[in-house]
Amino acid sequence: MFRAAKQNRIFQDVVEQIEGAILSGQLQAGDTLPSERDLKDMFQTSRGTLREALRVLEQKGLIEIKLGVGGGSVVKAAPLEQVCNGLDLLIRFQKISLRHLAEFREDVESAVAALAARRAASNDIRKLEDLLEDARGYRDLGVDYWREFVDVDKRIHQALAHITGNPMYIVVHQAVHDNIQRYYEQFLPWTSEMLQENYQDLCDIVQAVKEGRNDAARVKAHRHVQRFSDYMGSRIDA
Amino acid sequence: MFRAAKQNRIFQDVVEQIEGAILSGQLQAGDTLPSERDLKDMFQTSRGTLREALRVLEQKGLIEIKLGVGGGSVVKAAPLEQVCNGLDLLIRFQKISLRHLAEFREDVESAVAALAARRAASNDIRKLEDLLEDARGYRDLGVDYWREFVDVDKRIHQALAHITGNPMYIVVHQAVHDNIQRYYEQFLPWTSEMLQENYQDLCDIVQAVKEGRNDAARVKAHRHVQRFSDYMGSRIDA
DNA sequence: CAATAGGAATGGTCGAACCATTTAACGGAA
DNA sequence: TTCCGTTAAATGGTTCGACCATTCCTATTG
Repeated sequence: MFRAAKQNRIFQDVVEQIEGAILSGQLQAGDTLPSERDLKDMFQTSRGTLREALRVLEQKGLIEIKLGVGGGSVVKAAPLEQVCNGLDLLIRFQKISLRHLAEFREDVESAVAALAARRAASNDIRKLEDLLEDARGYRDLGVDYWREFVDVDKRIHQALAHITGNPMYIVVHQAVHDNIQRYYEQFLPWTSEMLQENYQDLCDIVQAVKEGRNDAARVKAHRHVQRFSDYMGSRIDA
Repeated sequence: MFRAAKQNRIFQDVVEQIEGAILSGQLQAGDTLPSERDLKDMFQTSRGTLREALRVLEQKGLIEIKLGVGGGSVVKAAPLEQVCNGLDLLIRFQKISLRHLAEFREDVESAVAALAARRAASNDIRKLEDLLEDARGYRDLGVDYWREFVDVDKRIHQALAHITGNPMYIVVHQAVHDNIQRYYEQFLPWTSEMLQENYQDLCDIVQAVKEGRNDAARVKAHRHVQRFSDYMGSRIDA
């Protein structure tokens, strides 16, 4: 299955061979690679070098390593999360400010809502309405449940991203959301008025999506996100 | 500087400590980490384990490893490449199609153009017009210079992203552009008509930016990118 | 039959040694 | 003095062998 490893950096060669086997379909998601001790014989390399290769593949999100007998390297389904992790690292590394992040998010959410309005199927609409009902429940329970409300809010936005059918939006949306969420609890003392406003926003967005009015969905989503930005912008300057 | 390593997976702990030192600014871009043999003493671990940690950091794009005396692990500027690599992997994994990427790019470029139109200063405009002049030169030279034309096209879009002043757009724009560029040469036999059309598009965009007409810039940029998508969409189905 | 103890497979870690590459220092020749 | 080739040291890359920790399977025992 594998040829002997040759190159300047041997572990790199091993990485490329296994990665190639995965991408070409010779190895499929769920398959388990041979044990480290067997692999080192196949590649005619040392166990240490082989482990460095496995570490790279693990970091790339292509395999998952399990302990114990029957364990080993299992091929993973899809490294969607790696793009997310990369973006996350980039955001934290470059110290992207909340203002910049929020501005970017406005555009992403707008685009997502508009696309979702074009593509939502009937079961998508049903799911959105279910989530909306959850949101209404937490709104009625009052400001003490703002955490739960925010969680439903997140799930609605995630659902919209999935409805686009475009993984790019899913991944970027999630990375931006995860990073912006760190600021929420820090800067947002929620009030019941805010809960009400946001619930109304969500209703408007879902309604626009339901009716396939993509421009309306875009505008509503933009204003919805901008509301958050304004709340936070009034508290910080960064 | 570093505490002793403890955890289930020691190399993971090492990764987190070094990553933390980089993200917190204790280690800055260009700094060189101690040698593997020194680091293994600091972390009180073995060299093999330490090397697995370095491999992960290298794969994350946080460090670069150089050989020979005076070599070692150098902290890198910005781990953009991890996002690019992740996207690349996702594309080859066929989790993201060219169509998805192009669709996403349309929205990014639109948002960038609109923001640039709001924020462009006079020297920004001057730079855009200089680039436009270069583009005109290559257009006049004819279809043989389509490569150079595409390069100027890229620089114009990059300039617009920089004008937004928001690093998120710069980074996301570049990641998307780098990955979509590989398809250009594969699927686009350029004609002089296309050169002319695209040059006109660029003129329109810059003109709209110059006049601060953000909605016009958005529409023009969207159509500009969509033209590419259509060209390619007529050739492939993926 | 069930609970438990033991063994085997597997990933995780360690240490010492050697190889390959690169830089810098040294020294001889022009 | 200057230049070039040799040499030595530092550093990452690789190898081997050993042992530990976790997990699952099996056999033993009540």
